Amino acid sequence: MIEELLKKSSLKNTKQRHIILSVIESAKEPITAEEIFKTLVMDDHKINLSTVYRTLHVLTEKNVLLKILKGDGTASYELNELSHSHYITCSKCNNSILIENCPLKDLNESISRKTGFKVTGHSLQFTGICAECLKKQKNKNKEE
Amino acid sequence: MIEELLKKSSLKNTKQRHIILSVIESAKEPITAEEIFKTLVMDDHKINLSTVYRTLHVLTEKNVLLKILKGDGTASYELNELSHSHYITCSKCNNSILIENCPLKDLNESISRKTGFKVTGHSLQFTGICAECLKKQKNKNKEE
DNA sequence: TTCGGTGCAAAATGTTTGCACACAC
DNA sequence: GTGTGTGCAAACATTTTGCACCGAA
Repeated sequence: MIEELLKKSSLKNTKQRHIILSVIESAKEPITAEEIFKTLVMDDHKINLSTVYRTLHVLTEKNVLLKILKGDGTASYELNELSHSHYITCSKCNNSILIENCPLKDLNESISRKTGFKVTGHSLQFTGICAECLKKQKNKNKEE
Repeated sequence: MIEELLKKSSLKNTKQRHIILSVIESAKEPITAEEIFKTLVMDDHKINLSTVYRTLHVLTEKNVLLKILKGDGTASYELNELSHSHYITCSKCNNSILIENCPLKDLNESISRKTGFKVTGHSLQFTGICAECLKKQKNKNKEE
């Protein structure tokens, strides 16, 4: 399975790439380079952080992975599958929760037509204020 | 106008904030901290880069600005107005072009209902392969 | 055997922070 | 006058790069 992904992308099937991909695959959410690296260390795999970054970079370029940008500008990665979800992040406390179902399915063709790009994925985050911070804000207003 | 924005957000109306906001306002596209800073230098305004970052940060927190993340993880900012657009970035060459009209209007209420968040904005980028890189890719395949 | 991949260390990039001073309210 | 905002320099986090060696094809 992972071998096929690599072959399809004309990348060499190295032990490091295999392990990194399997970590991403078994993560339930988009995962950062640092998180992948920590997982590797925990599992006693001695793979350099640069290798993690380089692997993420080529695999994103080959569209095997999708790069997901969090609100703070750091990148997470997930397998580029058809069905996926998005997150909403609180601009006060940075807490973020999952939004199920992607609202953008069936949009690729029209974007393709407009831009000339072959659309291979997208990254979407919502920003808002979470229920808890809204409550705090209201209480604060009352005090004044 | 700018004074009102600041007052509304209970921020002090300083010369620096005024100038920074006017730069963002007159930019036709989302603009990065560095680009704002360069514009300031060109116009002989001696405002520190830290001040630019701090201003962008508070104004985003107050939802006066929207933070837009480019494919490389750097942030651009634009006024949080009702109508806005998004970008598609090429995963090969990082070239990015504008997609007019936001496909997510009218989605806020349903997300609010599901998550309890007050939705204040979103960040969306598409990824793909641009026309030029697609062409290169095809030529390369022919050679082989 | 060859060329792409990796480890290591060092640099580059983008952004944040502590502190003293300045200025809006 | 008070407290928020700013400039400066230094720190920080994340990501990238040059180089020598390694290993998959």
